[in-house]
Amino acid sequence: MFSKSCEYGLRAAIFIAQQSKLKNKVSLSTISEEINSPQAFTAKILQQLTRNNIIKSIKGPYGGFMVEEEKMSTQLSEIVNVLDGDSIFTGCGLGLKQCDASAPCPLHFEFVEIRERLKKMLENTTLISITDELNIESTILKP
Amino acid sequence: MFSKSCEYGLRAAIFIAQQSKLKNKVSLSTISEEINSPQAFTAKILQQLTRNNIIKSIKGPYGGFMVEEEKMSTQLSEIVNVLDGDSIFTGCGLGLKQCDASAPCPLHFEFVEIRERLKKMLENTTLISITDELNIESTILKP
DNA sequence: TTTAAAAAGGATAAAAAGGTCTTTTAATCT
DNA sequence: AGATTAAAAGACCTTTTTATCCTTTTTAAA
Repeated sequence: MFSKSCEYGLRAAIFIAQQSKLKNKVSLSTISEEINSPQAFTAKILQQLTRNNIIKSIKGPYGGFMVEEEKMSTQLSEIVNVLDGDSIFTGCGLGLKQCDASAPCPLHFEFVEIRERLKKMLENTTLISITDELNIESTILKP
Repeated sequence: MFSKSCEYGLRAAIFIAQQSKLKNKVSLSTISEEINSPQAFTAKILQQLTRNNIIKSIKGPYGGFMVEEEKMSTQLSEIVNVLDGDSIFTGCGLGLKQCDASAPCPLHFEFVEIRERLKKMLENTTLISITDELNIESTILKP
């Protein structure tokens, strides 16, 4: 479904958001431990999220990563878009370049519904909505 | 969503089924032209489908590929399973190895619904059901 | 102002996915 | 039987994804 980068990126963003809510900055090493991801690779992904202004990074002692207040409303679909592009939301299930209602592949109409549902779900889920739930339910971020 | 192999494999299987309904066998070169896929790579995929007894191959002059009558009821989910495995139907959206109702990732419950819907759709769609529609509607198999 | 902590950036490596080419096997037709 | 046609099989190549390592830059604290 998603690339490894995207899976790690989503888990990292959720973890950082969770900690930011508690006013904590978190270091790369903490993040990769908590979400169980390869550290150096995770660093690259966090750089992408930082460049795209989804998370904030602070260098130096007592530095780390955080999600700023106003970025807590970031939709998960934005993170997916940054890391995997939008093909999951718009691409044809059978890989056709031109597939739409006027020239549909055999799966087109049913696929659109599933794609749309996934999209809606990831748009309706934000860092703040997830971290709110994380405290209530017993959800997890590592295997 | 699916790998290239799976996209080509689904398109190929649908095209072969379509032709089998008209009592035609089709050669590799015809298939790769009609579904617009790389020929040698498509050959590998067709081998997998043949080994898994989804399509039948016949060597020699007037040979080619076909879908036997009783295999026309093959579900698309079986083809996906052969070519991509079942992770799309069962895997966690965030890539966690152990993610279920008792220890869910933050997206688990909404993800399950989408996964299930995709699965049901691909189970309910068979080679025969698709080829029936292909004649009626103006669906396409190449870009 | 030196030290140390932490992210950024660049080069490189390993693994997987995507794709090609050549030889072998099987079927058909003179 | 021999020639020809077509898929099977296996070796090989290329690109992308996943991942690591090392150096540089930034910055807080002693």
